[in-house]
Amino acid sequence: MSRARLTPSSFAILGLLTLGPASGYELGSLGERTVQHFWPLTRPHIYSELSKLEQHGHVTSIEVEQRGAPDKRVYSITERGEGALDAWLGDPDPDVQRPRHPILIKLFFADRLDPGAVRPLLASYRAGLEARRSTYAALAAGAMPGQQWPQNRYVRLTARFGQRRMEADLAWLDEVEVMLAGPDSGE
Amino acid sequence: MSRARLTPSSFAILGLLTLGPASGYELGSLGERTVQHFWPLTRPHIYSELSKLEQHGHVTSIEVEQRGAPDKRVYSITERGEGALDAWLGDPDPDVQRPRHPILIKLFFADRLDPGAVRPLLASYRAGLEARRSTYAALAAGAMPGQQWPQNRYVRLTARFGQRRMEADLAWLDEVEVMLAGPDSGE
DNA sequence: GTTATCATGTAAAGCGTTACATGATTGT
DNA sequence: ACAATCATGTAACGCTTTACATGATAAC
Repeated sequence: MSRARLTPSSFAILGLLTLGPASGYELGSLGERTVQHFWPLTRPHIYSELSKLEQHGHVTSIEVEQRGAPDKRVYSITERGEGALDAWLGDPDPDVQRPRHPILIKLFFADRLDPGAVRPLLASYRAGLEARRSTYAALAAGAMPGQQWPQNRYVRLTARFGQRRMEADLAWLDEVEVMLAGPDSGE
Repeated sequence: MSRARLTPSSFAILGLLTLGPASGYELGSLGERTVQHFWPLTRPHIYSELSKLEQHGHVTSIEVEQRGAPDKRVYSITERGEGALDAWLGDPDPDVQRPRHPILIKLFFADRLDPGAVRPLLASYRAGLEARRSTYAALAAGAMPGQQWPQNRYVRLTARFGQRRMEADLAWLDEVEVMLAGPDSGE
């Protein structure tokens, strides 16, 4: 069972494990501080991935007793795991992520709505975009308290990605509001 | 069973059904011509959604006999379905889509790679971006052969979204290549 | 005539999320 | 004392995808 191939989530976890052994819970915290903005990992998901990775020999684990906290199972990446990770990292496969934009579904069918109902929709969307833009801008500027990650260059790159995306979306929103204010020029 | 709430996919299908009754297969074709670029739907997914929607009373279906093709089950949206759709369309809920960018995972851990291995990764990514940019640009320009959709205004809006996203990603890629050519200024 | 494509759908499996459980430590 | 949070994880569920099945036209 669990013959499935490794997913990007698997590799994100393997990548985090290259920083050192960790329990599932610790990986959850580490993920929040690192890959959260471009690959969110929930803890239940991490646990199931770790089981799968262990079955495949990409990680090993030991039970560690603790006092004052429940015992924990600490996972380490194996040589096999490192090999799989590096192969994936260097593979320029398409890795096509399906675009999923609920807001565009709403807009696509927006003619069903009262004309006045579109505005609050866009306003709420805009507020979210601006909030995330601020977050990314702060990240890109290096304001990352408690950041232990040695390769700050890559942290900045990923933050700049989010920042540019938010700016593009906001520019698009401006355009949308202009278009919706004008007449429908569709045939 | 199937107590689950409706998902954006459910509403995408309900939206398509407002254009007229259709079978699961026909919805698949219609979806490819309309919502594909911002909410891909696979046919098996459509069938399971239709079952769920029917159990909830959002659609009804009739069996239609055919000659020269297998019989088909044709679904129609109900008043209840239209009500649910309109409520969702007008709801400015967060609808937070988790960001999922495999390329950023790869970049985040790119220090594990040979320095020369990053270039082909980015080149391949760039090629995909440019291809999709062309597609979106053509869509936004109105070059949509056989497009039956009456609200071309919204088609253009969603196409412009994709176009701006691709442009932002390409600009970011330019920046990445400049940064990677320079020295690592991280601490 | 064989091959491909159309039109219709089902079955199986897995990825990922929401909800639940449990004991220790810390805050008020 | 009581509540909140920490640290650890499990269970159940459902969305979504990949693979499979089937007969009828259309193409070469």
